Amino acid sequence: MTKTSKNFRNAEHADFFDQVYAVTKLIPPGRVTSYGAIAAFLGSPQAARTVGWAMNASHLQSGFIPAHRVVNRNGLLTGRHHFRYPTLMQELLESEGVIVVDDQVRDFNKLFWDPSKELI
DNA sequence: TAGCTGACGCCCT
DNA sequence: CAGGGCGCCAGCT
Repeated sequence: MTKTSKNFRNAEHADFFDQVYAVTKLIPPGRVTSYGAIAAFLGSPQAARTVGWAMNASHLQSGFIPAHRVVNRNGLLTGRHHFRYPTLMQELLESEGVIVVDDQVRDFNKLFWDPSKELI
C-alpha cells in the first residue's frame, strides 16, 4: 500500500514467495527449470528477478527447497555463489545425474521442466 | 520515508 | 551482434 500492489497479500492467496517455493518443490530430481518459467507460471512473467530473490531466501524456509534446480533461461548456474560454497549447486545437480560444464547445464532443453506445461 | 538493488528476461537502440 | 533500460516483488539502508 505504500508503493507496490501488495493487494494480493491476503488469506486466500499465498505470497508470491510461497508460491515460488511451492512450484520449486515440485521440480523432479534430475530436471531443471528457469526463474522466468516459474514467474510466468505464477502469472508474472516479468518477475523472474523476484524468483531469484526468493531462492536467495529459500534456506530460511522450514522445508527443503531444491533451489539448485532453478537456473537462468540459458541453463547457466547464475545462482551458484549463493550456496554454502560456490560448487555446491553443481554438485547437487550432478548427484541427480545432471551434467554441468562451465556452469552450464548439458542437454538443458531436454532436462528443462516447464511448470506451465507440466503442471496442469 | 524514499530509494536502491538483486540467483531475470524482454524490448529497444 | 552487443549493450542498455525497465518491470517485477521484497528487503535493506
